Amino acid sequence: MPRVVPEYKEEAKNRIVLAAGRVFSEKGYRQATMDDVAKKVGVSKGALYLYFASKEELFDALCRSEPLALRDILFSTFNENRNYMESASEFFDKMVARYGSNYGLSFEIFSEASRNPSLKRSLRRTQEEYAKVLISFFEQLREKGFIRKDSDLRSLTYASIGLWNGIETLMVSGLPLPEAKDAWLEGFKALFSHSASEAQNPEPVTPETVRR
Amino acid sequence: MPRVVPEYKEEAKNRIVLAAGRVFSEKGYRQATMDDVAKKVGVSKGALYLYFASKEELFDALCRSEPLALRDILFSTFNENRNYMESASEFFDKMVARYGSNYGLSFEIFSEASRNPSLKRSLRRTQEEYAKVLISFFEQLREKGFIRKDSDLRSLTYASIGLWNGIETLMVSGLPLPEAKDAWLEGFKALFSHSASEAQNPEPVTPETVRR
Amino acid sequence: MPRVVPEYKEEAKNRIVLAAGRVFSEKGYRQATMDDVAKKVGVSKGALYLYFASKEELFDALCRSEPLALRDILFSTFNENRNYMESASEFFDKMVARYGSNYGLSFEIFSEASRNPSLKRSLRRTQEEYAKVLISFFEQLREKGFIRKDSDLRSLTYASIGLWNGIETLMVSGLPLPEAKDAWLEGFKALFSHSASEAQNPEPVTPETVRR
Amino acid sequence: MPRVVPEYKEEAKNRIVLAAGRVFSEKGYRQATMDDVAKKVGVSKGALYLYFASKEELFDALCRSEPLALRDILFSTFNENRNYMESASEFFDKMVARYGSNYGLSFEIFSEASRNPSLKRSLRRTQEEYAKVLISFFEQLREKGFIRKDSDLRSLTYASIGLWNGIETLMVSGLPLPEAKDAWLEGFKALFSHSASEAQNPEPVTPETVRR
DNA sequence: TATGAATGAGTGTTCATTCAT
DNA sequence: GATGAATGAACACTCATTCAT
Repeated sequence: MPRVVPEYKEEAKNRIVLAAGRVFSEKGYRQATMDDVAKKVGVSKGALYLYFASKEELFDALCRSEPLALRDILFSTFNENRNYMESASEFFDKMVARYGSNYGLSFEIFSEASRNPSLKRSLRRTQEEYAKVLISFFEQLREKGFIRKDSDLRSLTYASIGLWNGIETLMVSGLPLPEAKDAWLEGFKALFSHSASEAQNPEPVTPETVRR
Repeated sequence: MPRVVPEYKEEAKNRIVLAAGRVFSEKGYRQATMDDVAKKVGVSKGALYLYFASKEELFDALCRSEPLALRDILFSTFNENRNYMESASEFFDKMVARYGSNYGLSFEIFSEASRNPSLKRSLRRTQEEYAKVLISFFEQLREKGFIRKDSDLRSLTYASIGLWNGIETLMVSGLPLPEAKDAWLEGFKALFSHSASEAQNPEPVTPETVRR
Repeated sequence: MPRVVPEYKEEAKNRIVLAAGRVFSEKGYRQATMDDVAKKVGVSKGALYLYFASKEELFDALCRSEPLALRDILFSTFNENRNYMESASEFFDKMVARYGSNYGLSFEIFSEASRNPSLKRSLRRTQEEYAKVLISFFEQLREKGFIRKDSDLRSLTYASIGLWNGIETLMVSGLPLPEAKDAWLEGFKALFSHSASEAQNPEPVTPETVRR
Repeated sequence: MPRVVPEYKEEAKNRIVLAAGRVFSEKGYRQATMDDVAKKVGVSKGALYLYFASKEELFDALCRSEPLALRDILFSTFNENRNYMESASEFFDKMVARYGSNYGLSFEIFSEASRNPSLKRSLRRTQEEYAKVLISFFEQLREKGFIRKDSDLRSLTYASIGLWNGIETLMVSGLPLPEAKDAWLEGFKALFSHSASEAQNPEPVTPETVRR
């Protein structure tokens, strides 16, 4: 019978982390109070401490769980056998749908990471995972001849992850969505087509084609 | 009658902003205390309030002054008549020299901006300035035939600013410097050479050539 | 589910207001610290903020509760069928017993009221209540012929309230108690007997008869 | 030549005390800052300390100077050979003209006095002076037969001082001016006519005759 | 498990006072 | 005399954390 308990506990933790994600995103990690989180979850402040020893531990859990959603989106857009510019466009749309204009949390996290080695490591691991997904996607492209054989896929992958993060910084600074999308698509296209001069893009894809 | 002239006040503000930049970068804006800043400046806490009405106002001043350094670097690397990959490489090196691994402040700022419309506007203005510098640089390149006439220079410019910011996110997540530089160079090259298939790069520039 | 029931909260507030009354009276509202109050209650400073959002709110609550005691005394001395000079004398004694020489709080309140319209209104309401009690008392006297039919009872009532407050100002300025009592009795007697020349005071009451 | 200096100093002190009176009255002694006072005087904060060793000393000086104005009014209204109800009425009008609705300062002073024995003594002395003025005025009345020979003039005098102070408390609590004046006149009349049943008031004076 | 009252260290801010100029 | 920059001791208020129930 102690079997159900841990499951319950896990489920409770999840609900808390979810709520924390929303609260921290709205108010910022340091400004948000445990009370805010408790209220969002619908429990008492004390209850939070049954599941997380401290605010920081809750934040850590959040940092570890947050990327999961992103990974799902990555998987579902960059793993299919389709035009990569469509993938990029869809990725943008999905991310915007998922996070709205709430990019604050990412920067909250980066900001903390700059002073928290353990968080930094965790972030690094996560990015490595993202990189893996993308690299295998790009390898398929390369095999199909859309990317030059001698491309430095790893660097390009980091560059594209960086590009995405950077597009977020532009949006959080108020760059209008359409311009942000253009920059993302134009940048992404450049990253993967520049060495593809000999390869035939099955169809000429331009940011214009996929712009929403 | 002020004996010490108004310039003194400006100078004092500058010293405070400078110290605040270091303190906020080390500890984070919210965790850093006014006492920390005061100690770094070498004055009493009360003195800070002679120059800034609140911690937030000090932070705002910092946010407005911080980009100046970056603009200097931008100007001095992207305005000369030289190979743009060298510019990119030099830019990377200068930024690393300037900020070390202290990117926390950027994210602190982005994070606050996501909840502070006024700060957001200020950031936007700044980025527009950066964009101007870069666009005029890229226009020169285009005139020389290194970039295709029909390129969307504005989007490419945003993408490159975004790329840089994104590279910072990778570094703050622990990506080793050399890999970060590769990603930056590879990405930057891609952004501006992809449509230049017909144009002859005077010399084949690869990340390897300029990597430190 | 609150285990301790809401009454507890009310009770706690009362204890705090009571302590605040003593502390503010001793040190003055502005000089007294929340810590002083907390110590007097025997709780931590933070606890105070569970019940009152601010020092000012606590002061307001005090201002609203303070008159209650006075009303009790008014009721119990001025509502019975007895010689009004005895009532006045008893009132004086009860007030002195209740407030000792701690009249500071009244002036604290008046002082704040002069700059706080809401407090002013609240004070006004309270005084109107006092006036009601007194007027109905005096009406009885009038019916019995101790006060002339054409007296302006309302003005006399205000005057007597004013007289009492004024006697407090004399005491706080160091007028010895017996002299203060004489002034109060002499004044009070004058207020209500001056037009009673034809009416027979059942017994000649002089300040001397009732002076303690 | 050092003769002019002390005069100048005295004059400077006066200007400061005057400004302090206005500032303390508006904001309250404890809330007003030395900067507020300095600004009102038109000098620097530091200059204040050339004339007063501390804020408290400035307040003390104010407390000692403040009553002077009142004494002038007392003298000019209660020393002439005229109907005393007219004096009372004129006194009211002059006080209102002089202090407007700014009674805050009185209560500020009483409030401080309750905790400051030295201030208390000073207040006491002042009131004794007032009492002297009034008593001699009333003695004249008595000699003319308007007040009974056996009246306790001293108590009546205290009562009338108290009555006035009390009327101020009513006004600061928002009692409308006309009602306050009625209460004052009605009360004052009562104080001095009640024992005058045999004496002929030269003319029947009622609050109505002199009410504005 | 869950609650929420209580704690107390900590923080931004104010301001009387000082003092070099 | 006069200035105003600087000080530093307070103080109101907050909030992560604890714990009796």
